[in-house]
Amino acid sequence: MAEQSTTGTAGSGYDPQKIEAKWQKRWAEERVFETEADPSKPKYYVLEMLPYPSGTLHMGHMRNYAIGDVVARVKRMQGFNVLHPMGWDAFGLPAENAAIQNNTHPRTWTNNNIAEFQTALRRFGFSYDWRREISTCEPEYYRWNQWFFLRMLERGLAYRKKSRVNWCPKCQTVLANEQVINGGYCWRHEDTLVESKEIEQWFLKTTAYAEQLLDDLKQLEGGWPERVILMQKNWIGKSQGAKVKIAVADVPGVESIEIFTTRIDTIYGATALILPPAHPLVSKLLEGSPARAESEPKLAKMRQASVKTEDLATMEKVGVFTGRYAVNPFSGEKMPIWVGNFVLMEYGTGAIMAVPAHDQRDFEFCKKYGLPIRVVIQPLEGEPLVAGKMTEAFEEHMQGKLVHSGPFDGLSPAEAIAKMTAFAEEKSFGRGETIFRLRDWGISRQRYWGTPIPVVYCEKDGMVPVPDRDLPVLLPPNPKLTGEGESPLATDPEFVNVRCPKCGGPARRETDTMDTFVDSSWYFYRYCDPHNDKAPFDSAKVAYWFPIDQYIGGITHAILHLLYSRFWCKVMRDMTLINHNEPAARLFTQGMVQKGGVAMSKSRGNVVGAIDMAEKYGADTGRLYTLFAAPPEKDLEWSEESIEGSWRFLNRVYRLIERHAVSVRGAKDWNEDPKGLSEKERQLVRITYQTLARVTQDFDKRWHFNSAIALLMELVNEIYAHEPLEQGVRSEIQREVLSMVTLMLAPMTPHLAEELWEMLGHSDGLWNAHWPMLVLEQKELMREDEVEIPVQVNGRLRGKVKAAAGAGEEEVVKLALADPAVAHHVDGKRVVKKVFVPDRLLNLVVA
RNA sequence: GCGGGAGUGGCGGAACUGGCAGACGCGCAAGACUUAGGAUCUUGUGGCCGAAAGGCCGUGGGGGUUCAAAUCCCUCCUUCCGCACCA
Repeated sequence: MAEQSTTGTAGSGYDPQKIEAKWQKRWAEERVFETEADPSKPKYYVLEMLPYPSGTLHMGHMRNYAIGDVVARVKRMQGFNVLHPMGWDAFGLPAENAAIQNNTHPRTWTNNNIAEFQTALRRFGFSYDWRREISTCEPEYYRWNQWFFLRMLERGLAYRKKSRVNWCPKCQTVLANEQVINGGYCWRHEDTLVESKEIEQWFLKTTAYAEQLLDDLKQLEGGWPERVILMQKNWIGKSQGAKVKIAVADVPGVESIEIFTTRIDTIYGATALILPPAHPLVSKLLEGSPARAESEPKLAKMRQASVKTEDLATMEKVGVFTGRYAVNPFSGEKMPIWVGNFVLMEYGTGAIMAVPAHDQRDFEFCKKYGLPIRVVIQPLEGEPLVAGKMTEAFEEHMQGKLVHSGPFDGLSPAEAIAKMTAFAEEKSFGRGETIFRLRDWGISRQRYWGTPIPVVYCEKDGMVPVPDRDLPVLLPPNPKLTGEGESPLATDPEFVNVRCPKCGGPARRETDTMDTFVDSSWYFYRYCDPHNDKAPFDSAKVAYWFPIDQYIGGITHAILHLLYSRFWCKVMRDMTLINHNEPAARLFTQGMVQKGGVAMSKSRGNVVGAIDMAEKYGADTGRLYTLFAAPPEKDLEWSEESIEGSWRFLNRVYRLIERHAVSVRGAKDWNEDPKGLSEKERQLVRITYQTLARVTQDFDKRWHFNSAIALLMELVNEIYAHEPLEQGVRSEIQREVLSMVTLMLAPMTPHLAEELWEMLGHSDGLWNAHWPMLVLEQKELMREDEVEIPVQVNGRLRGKVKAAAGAGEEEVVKLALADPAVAHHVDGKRVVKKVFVPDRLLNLVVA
C-alpha cells in the first residue's frame, strides 16, 4: 500500500510526493497565502497557538494545525481576507538544559529545532503567510518585551519585592504559582517538590486587573469553551467579605490580629481565632505564654508536616493552643487563640475566626479540641439546631435567621452581613472587602535563555530603567551555563557592569530574565506588523485584524497563557495602543493525539513524526486522517491501521477523476439548467448539492470535520455506483459533479485538490476558486421529489412507504395501510391516533 | 469534597431542533480479478431465536415524561479533566 505511493504502481497514478511538492512550489510562486490589511475586505484572523520548538514535530502538533488550516482555507474560499501566521515560542528552559547537556548554545539548539519544525510545517502545506513568521528569541522581538516592561514600570504595573517564591531545585529557578502543579510539584519535573525561598523578584500587577479579568469573561461566553471560562473564574477566585481586627488581650507587642471572613453574620458564633503555623505573630504570642512549653514542640512538628496541597485537603486537622486570648469585637467575649494546620497563610489575611456551628472545617477542629460550639443561625424550617446534638455544621449559605447575636437577632444572613459590616466600619475595627485568589505575576527567572529585564541598579540612584533608546538590552552571546546557582547573566562582567543612565556612575544590570509567558502574551499582535522597528506594532493594522476571530490550542493553556494574554490586552488598551477588551473572540481547544492511551510526547517515546508520516502516505492523507478519525475537540488515539482508510479514499477519488479527465477536459461550465436532465444526471446532481449543503454546515457552524469527510466519502461512493458516467451523463455535468467534490476536499487535502482541479481542465488554480454557494437553481435541484417515509405502529418500525415529497397525511396513511407488514399489525385493531410528520414519519397508534 | 466533560457494535465514531440507532471508516468473513496480492472491485457484518419470512432485545444501570427518547427529567454507577481546607 503505502510503499506503492512511492513506486506509483498502486493501480492509480496518485503520487502524493510529486503532487505535494508541485503545488507547494506553485503556491509560493503565486504568493497565494500572503496577505495585507485591507479595510475594503472582510477579515478573518485564525491562529493556532505558537509552538515551542523542541524535539520532533509530531502528529499531535499537526492535528492542531490541520484544524486551523481547514478554517483558514474555507474562509479564504469564502472571500475573507485571512490572516493565518506561524511563529516560534523560542525562549525557554529546555533550550538551556539541552545546551548544558550537549555543550552547545541555546540559540543553536533552538534554531535547529525551528528549522526542523519549519520544514515539517511546510511539508504539510499549511497556508501560512511565512513572511510574518516571528521568533521570540530574536532581539527584534524581545526588545518589545522590554519596551512593554518599561511602560508597565511607568504605570506602576511592574514592581520589585522580596518575596517567598516557589523554587524548583532541579530547574534552579523560580516558578510562577501557575507553574506549580499537582499541589506542590514543578510543572516540568512532576516528581520534584517545589521548595520555598525568599528573593527579590519582579512582578507584574495582574491583580490590578482582577475585577476586569473576571467581568470580561462574560464577553467571552459563547465564544470560549465554558470550562475554560470556569477555570479562569476559579483561578481569579473572587470572594466578598470583610476584614475584621480582633483585639488581643495582654500580649506585649501584639495589639490585634486581622481576620478575613465571608460570613461576618456568624461572628457571634466565633469560639476561637486560628492562625496558620507560619503566621509571623505566632512566636510573639507564644513568648511568655503559659502554654509555651507544651505547645512549642507540637508546633515544630506541625511546621515539618507535608506541604503538599493534595495531602492538605484530606489531612487531619491538628492544632495547638497558644495560651492567649482575643476579644470578639461584637460580643466582647474572650476567645482562645489557636494555631491550626488547615488555615492558609496565603489567603485573605492569613488568619480566621472559627465558627464551628456554621463552618464544617471549624466544626471538625473545635469538636476535636473540645472548643465550644454556638449556634447563631437557625434554619427557617424544621427543628431548631442544638449545639450539642449537631453532627455537622449548618452551612446553608444565606438561609435562616440570626440568634444569640445581640442587636442583630432576627435578621437574615444577607441583612446581617450588610449591617454588621457597616457597624464594624463605623467603629473602625473592620471593613467590607473583596479579595481575590489571583496573585501578581512573578516574572523573574534566574536563567539565561529569556528576555533580559531592562533595568540597572546604581549605587547612587538605585533602580534605574534602561532608556528606550538603549533597547534592546541584548543577551550576552557567550554565557557560562551550568544550570546551577544564580542567573548565568550574573557571571558575565561585560554584561553586568554598566554606567548608570542617570548619573553615568558605575551600576549593575539586572541579571534575571523574564518568564517566557511574557513572550506569548502578546505575540499575536506582532503578526499584524512583524517587522516594525519603531513600535511593537502599528495600531491601525492591529485595529483591522483584531480581535482574533478563531484561536486554536490545547486545553493545557486554559489558565496560564490565556489569562496573561488577557491581562496584556487590557494593559495595552489602557495605554491606548489598541481599542478592544479581549484578544480572542472565539477559542477552540482541540483534543490531544494519543498513542497507547497517553498524549504523544518525546519523553514518552510514543511520537509519530510528521515527516515520517508525510513520507509514508503524503501530507494530504495525514491531514485527512487527523480530521477524520475523531471530532476535533476530542482526544484521538493514533491508529496505524485506520489511516489506511484515508489513504484508500484519496486514491479512490484520484482514480475516479483520472478516469474522467479525458471526457470532461473540453467541457464547458454547466449552466445549472435543471431542464432536460436525465434521471441519472438528476440523481448525481441532487446528491452532490445535498452534500454541499451539509458539508458547508459542518465546516461553518459545527466544526464536524469528521462527518464532513464521511459525507464526501458517501458522495464518492455514490458517484462510483453510477459508473460508467460516460453513459448517460453529459460531460459538463460530470465535470460539475467532480469539480464540486474537488472543491469540498480542498480545505482538507489542498494539494490533491489542486491536482484534480487541473486534471478537470480548470485553467485557473484552485486557490482562486470560491467555495460554492448554493444558488436557487441548485437548491431546486437538491430537492427530492420522492421520499421514503418510515411507518411505525405503536412506536415500532413496521414498514416504509415511498411517497411524493410533501404528500399529505391522508395519502401516506393510505399507502401505509397497503403495506402488508403494517397492515398485519393494524388488522383487527382500532387506530386511536395518527402522528404524522410530513416527509419524515408516520406513527399509527392502535388499541 | 466542589466544578466540568464523557459513557453508542470487535475498534474510531455518525445521528442538525425528541422522529428509521449504528452513517462513514477500520477490522473481520466470503467471493471476483490475478502468477501472486498486504492492490482493486463486489457482498455481508449490533446481539439473540429462526432454514427463511420474520420476531424479540439493544445507545453505562434503574425509574419517569411522550404516540415516539442515544437525545428531555430523576436517580445511581463508571471514567477523564480542572480546582482542592479559599474561611
